[in-house]
Amino acid sequence: MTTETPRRQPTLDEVAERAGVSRSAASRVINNAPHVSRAKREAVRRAVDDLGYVPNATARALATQQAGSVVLAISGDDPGMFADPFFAEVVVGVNSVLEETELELMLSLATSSRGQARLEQLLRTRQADGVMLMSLHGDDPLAALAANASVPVVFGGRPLNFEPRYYVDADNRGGARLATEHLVAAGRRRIATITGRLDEGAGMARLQGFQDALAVAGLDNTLVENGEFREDGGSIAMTKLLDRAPDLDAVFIASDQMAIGALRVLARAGRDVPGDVSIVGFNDITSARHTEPPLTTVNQPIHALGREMARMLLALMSGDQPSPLILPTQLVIRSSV
Amino acid sequence: MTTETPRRQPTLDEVAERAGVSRSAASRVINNAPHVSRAKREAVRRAVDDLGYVPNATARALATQQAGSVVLAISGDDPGMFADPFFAEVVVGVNSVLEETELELMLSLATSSRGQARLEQLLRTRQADGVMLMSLHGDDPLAALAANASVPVVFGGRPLNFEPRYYVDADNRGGARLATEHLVAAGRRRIATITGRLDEGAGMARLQGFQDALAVAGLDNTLVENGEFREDGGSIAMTKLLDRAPDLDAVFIASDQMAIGALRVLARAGRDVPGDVSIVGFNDITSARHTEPPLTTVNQPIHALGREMARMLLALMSGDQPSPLILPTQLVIRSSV
DNA sequence: CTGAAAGCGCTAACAA
DNA sequence: TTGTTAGCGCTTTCAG
Repeated sequence: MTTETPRRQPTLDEVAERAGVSRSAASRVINNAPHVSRAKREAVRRAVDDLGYVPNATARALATQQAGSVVLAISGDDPGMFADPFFAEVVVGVNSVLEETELELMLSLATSSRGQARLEQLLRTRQADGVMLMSLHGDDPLAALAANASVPVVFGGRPLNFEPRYYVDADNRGGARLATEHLVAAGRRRIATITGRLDEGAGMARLQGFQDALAVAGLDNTLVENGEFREDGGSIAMTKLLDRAPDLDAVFIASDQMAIGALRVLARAGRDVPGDVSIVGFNDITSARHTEPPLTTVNQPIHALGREMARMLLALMSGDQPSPLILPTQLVIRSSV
Repeated sequence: MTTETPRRQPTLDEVAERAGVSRSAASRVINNAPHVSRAKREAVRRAVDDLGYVPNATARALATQQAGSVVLAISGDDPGMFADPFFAEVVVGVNSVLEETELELMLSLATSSRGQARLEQLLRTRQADGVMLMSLHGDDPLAALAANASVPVVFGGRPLNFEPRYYVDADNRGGARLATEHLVAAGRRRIATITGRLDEGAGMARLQGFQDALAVAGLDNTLVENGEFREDGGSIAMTKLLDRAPDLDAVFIASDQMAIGALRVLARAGRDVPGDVSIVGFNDITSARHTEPPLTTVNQPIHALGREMARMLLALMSGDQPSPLILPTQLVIRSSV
């Protein structure tokens, strides 16, 4: 502890003066650079302690041309979408690796035109040294932005229209396939699916995985309804499916949210789950354990997704050229099918 | 659109030169300052467009001594605690007001000693102009940090040991009282409670609200067990309560998470909810709608909490002295008691 | 209204 | 191993 009420943060010059050395010497000591005698080094250290010196991050940033921070940007069209617990867990993953560095984390919710403009500004004014960009939609203007950004960009998930150079994604297609195969293996033959938004990479990939599995099994794959990834969308889609194919005996649903909506419709329709109709969801959200019956679903490693995005960005920032990463998903069986 | 591949961001000097004016004039135009002739003003504007000039945020920050960002810090002892959807919604609220400003949002998860040190560093190096600090525990070292920080600090929730000067809180005590009164009004007489962590302001306030209501009703208030705000804690506490008071007919549970755990125990014990035992939770998390039966609970305005924290911080930063705020909570009745 | 000049606090190239 | 000297890019007095 030093002075209780430091009027002003001491500057490097003051440290240098107090230690009786030049400013550059002080600077070297503080940055653990070589070419400083033991004696001076200690004098500076002492002065730093005495004065309670802390280097001014902004000044350093200006001199080194490095902001000292990275940004996690969530793109989308709904300002409330970040409330999805999914992102919170990504943040924890990201933080777990940033914590070991000196980099600060900025959060940019580019979920409105104003938000997107701000992100663009953030990047152009060089307030961040790198970007992690999540949840791109089909025609997302941010894709372009990312392409000619002057800092490294890693994508979380793959957008539909192009394959980013650097990304981390969950194996959505594989997971959907797994889920559907599980249904097939259980003897189900009339299998439908409720898809998520098909203008998102994840939504499309899950549909493809579903189709992959049915193709192999030689089953009909035309029982498809879109639920937009929303709970009420799931209800509506389930209603339509029941209408179109009263004899369906299983549904692969591209998100647990939608599955919850669908379960409600099934219950109301008097169908027993999983007796009459088997259901498999996707995401393994917390609620999935508390539905009736507990939901069989596909778990994706969200924490790892965040962690690997951050790792990849660090690699990029230090000049490496990491390979894209696809993280495995796995089936969590809750209600026996 | 301008040059496709700008080698380097243009500087203010380049703009000035191109416009044929002094750098100070250019600076004034860019900051909408007065004392610039119409002609020059337009010349500068044109130059800015032509060159695609964007001011360098770091340089500006150094000159103005303002970082241009604020930080939302979550303190605690569990690195995963941010995964609680609660925080995600706070973030959305905070963002909704920051979006209208030029301020960037930094996120600091001070949930480990390393994280706390980093937050401290962040503040000392002046990388942020203000702090929103959430979820302080009883002996949280960050309280002190906040006290003598050189930037404005607003608290989200009130810590136990001291009353911050500026805070936004939900009416936890009032909500708990409401919940308990609801139980009393339903004719319940043997009412227990499962508390959250009592070293947190919210945990303690909810216990007090419970006691308030029972005191008024003149009922016994000794049926208290601690569940630490965790699902398994709720199960354990419920088991103990059933043991201590097999005749209990209602439980006020300080979080929905714990309520979910408790419900499971009750079901296993063959107690009908709400027939034999009435339950009221707290927080109104998404899962609360999907329990069996749907959970009656206390909703707190999380989005508003974030929004008001941000507003208060802005007020503080502009020199005002806002009053603390307590946001109302309300009962959400799902399963008839 | 206008521009010159002096910083903001730190880093880094270059001589010594 | 040292210290001197320029910057980094922008803002802001202060004379004119």
